[in-house]
Amino acid sequence: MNRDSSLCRSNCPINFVLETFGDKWTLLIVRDLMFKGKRRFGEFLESDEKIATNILTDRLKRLEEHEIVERSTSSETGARRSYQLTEKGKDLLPVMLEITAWSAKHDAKTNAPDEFLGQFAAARETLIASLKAALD
Amino acid sequence: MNRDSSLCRSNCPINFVLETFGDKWTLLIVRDLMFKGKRRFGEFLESDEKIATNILTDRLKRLEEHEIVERSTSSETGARRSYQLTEKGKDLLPVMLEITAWSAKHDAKTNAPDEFLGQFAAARETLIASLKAALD
DNA sequence: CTGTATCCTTAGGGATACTG
DNA sequence: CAGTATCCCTAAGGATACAG
Repeated sequence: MNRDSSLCRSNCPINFVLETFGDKWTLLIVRDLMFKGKRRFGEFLESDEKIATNILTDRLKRLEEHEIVERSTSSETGARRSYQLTEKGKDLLPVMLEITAWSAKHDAKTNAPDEFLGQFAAARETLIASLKAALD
Repeated sequence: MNRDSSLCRSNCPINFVLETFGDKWTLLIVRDLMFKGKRRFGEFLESDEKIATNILTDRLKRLEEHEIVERSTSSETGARRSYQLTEKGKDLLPVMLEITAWSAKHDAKTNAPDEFLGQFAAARETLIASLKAALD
């Protein structure tokens, strides 16, 4: 295991994501876009966590600035605006899946993984085991 | 791709991790424990991000309550306290690696992945590609 | 419906002094 | 060295009213 500072120096990748996602709301919007097929302002408001309108506006704007989310300009769905993940945003899928897997393993209240996650989990298990062993 | 609410309901796994890691500091402590071999209070203070002592105390306490970090009671290193990851904490490794991989890909300032990450990246590439395709 | 704007409250967090 | 304890300030966030 690499324990010198080559992985995380002043430009630390962990710190980098915290600058964008280090709050209680941003990742929930990514979740809604990625797993719940939500696209419009009102749909995000309906989520269980009950985000406020001003916070939602702010986070959508930040996500757009970071090029993780983009707003559709030409909308065929009745001149309503809609949001979607960019490629950079879709690249968060592995992160989201690993977070989900970790919660599924360690939180009793979290739902058991569905077939999709289960299929993913089986495939990654062997890979992770050897890496984790290096931490000891 | 599963887009109904079976993956994330009121007990959403994404929301679950946000309750613990949804701030600017907590994940940096995990990083220091996991990748930098840091163990003691003073070592965490030395990191580039310059966490304040009261914040560090608070976050270490929270991480201990969540059983992600444990304090060594019997210390052979001169009666000094030290912190280490529990198994639950070590299980965060895949999450940390995916975060690092995402930053490495999308942040110009982030250092290129080292051999360890590179070896990991190669193995996971095929797996991720098919999953990501399902998002389209 | 999709936001903006405003007000107000609370939590997060920096600085610093101090203690075992 | 390893924290505690305060003070104070700012940012985050909830509620609500309102506008295009």
